[in-house]
Amino acid sequence: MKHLQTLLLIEAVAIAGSIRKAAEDMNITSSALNRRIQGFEAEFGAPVFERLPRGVRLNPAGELLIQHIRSQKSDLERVQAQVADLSGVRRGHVSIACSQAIQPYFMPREVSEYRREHPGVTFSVHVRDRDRAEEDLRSYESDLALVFEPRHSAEFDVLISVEQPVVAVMSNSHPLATKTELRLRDCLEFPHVVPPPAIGIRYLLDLAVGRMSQKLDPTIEADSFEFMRHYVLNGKAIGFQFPIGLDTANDDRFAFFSLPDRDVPHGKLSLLQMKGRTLPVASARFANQLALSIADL
Amino acid sequence: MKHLQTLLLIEAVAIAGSIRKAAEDMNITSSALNRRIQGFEAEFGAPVFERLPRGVRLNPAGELLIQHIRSQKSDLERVQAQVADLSGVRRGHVSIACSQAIQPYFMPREVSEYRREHPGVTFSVHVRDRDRAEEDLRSYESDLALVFEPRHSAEFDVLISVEQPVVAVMSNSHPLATKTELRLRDCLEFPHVVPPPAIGIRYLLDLAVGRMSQKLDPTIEADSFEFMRHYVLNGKAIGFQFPIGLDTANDDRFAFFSLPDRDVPHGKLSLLQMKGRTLPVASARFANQLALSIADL
DNA sequence: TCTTTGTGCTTCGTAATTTGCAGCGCTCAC
DNA sequence: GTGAGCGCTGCAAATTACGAAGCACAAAGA
Repeated sequence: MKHLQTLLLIEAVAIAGSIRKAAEDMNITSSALNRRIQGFEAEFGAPVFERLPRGVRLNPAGELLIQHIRSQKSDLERVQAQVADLSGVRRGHVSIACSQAIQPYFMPREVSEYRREHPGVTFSVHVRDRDRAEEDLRSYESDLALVFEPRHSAEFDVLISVEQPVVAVMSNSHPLATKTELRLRDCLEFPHVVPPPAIGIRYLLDLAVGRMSQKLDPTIEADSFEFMRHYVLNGKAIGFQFPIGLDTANDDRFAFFSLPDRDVPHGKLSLLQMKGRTLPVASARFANQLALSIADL
Repeated sequence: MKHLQTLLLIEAVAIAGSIRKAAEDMNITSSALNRRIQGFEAEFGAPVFERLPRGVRLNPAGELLIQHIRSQKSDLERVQAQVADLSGVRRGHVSIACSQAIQPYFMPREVSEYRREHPGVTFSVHVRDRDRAEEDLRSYESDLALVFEPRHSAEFDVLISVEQPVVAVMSNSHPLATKTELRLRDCLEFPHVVPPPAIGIRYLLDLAVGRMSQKLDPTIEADSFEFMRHYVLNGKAIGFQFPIGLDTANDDRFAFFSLPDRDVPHGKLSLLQMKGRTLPVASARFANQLALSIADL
């Protein structure tokens, strides 16, 4: 789209941090780019970049502008997709950021169910911790985010939100595996493997131990639930995960215990989008499907 | 803003209904305009206008596009205003559409209260019936709409909404003026002056008489409440208005009777904005002030 | 029925704009 | 103190957009 050219160039400069670098990226000369930016700043009425000795950086006005640029870019894409849609073709692309727990079972199932109805639609699925997921929404890199315990939910539209308990995961040969009910303090007696603080489940665990005499003493801090699951099979360690990331019904190598809400607060699984944004058709439809599935959890 | 030029031209064509007329409006030749449109359609990937024997008209794709154009335009203005704001100047413009009842007392008071704090802010206040007010929001002609009984409130963000009873207005020398309570059927015994169907209060009256044996038999249909107020002073006629449009406490030439909800359903006074739109700073602040005042009604 | 008017679209020479090249002055790292 | 990297600017070349005129067509009017 030609009329967006200048705006795209500005975004490129913002990313590259230097006019010359951005010029190279965009295959024009730095002089041309430089003058376009100066021209734009003139008619915009205010400088957009701070000039530093080693390059440029967005000033506060530029931060506002870049947000506008990204929203316009994505809205134009939405319009084009919608136009393509009404001329008959069911194409489109869905871009979603989600927690690790969503990856093994839930998301693959949802994507294939959706693609059964709409084979022309393509997907980008990004694993992101909750902060990165929100960042993705802000920069329009993802249309949707499905995460536990979103930090700034007021900044986004929450399409749906459900609670899930934290589940303790251990080998079925574990000494505790025969119990009928499990408390958090029982788990802390054994070596435990927990994710780093950026991950929602760790946040909940930290909240929980904060009001206990015992302390979290992680044998292993691992940011892969996959790793955790396999690790607990080989010893007495205990891991933690949400039900949506487990196959509690069918995987009998493990013992699973939902921890009561009074021990560890339940996690809020929320489907978010950028506040007030009109999503592309494909993403909006997929969001609807997700909302229905999540409500059934 | 140069990069919007093509989009503005498209909007002008959509309004003028003909390329040549729009060209004249925008002070360029029709050939230039024609080529720009063709160029845009080519890179957009689909035609935007239907070619008719006597001109052009937006096709469905064009309708989507024009919406995008208007939102883009207004969002850019918002960004520019916000930038001006953070460089120290408190300028801005608020554009609001509202029902007639809002004009005499409420809106003037609110505007002057706001301008006491922000003298740099200018206002456009448009009197609109509820349909035209919604149309104004859609076309980004107004930032806000304050109307009774909005028709399609699902299409908009409702910032606040309160109920107001319908008030019967008559001269203080009217035979009914001495009563302590008034029912709708009492009013219908006398000549009544009501607004045309496009106005919210008429809609409520029509609803009310629909479930009665008596019928609405308007002596006078007038779209000016101002007219109505003065008319009822000179005879036995009865008019209807919302409290917000009256000075019930101080104007003793009249007798006022709130009609009970079971007779005439209360009207919902709602403050609306375009769904998901980020308002310019000035409008957003004014909306906040309005919401507070309305909540106190 | 024939003319008139108004439409979108095209061609072509020209005017306006944008680009690339080269070079300036500057700051920071080594 | 020197070189690399930065933003910025003059100037000529290249690209792009423009205006004037004219074509084909369709609807309205005489």
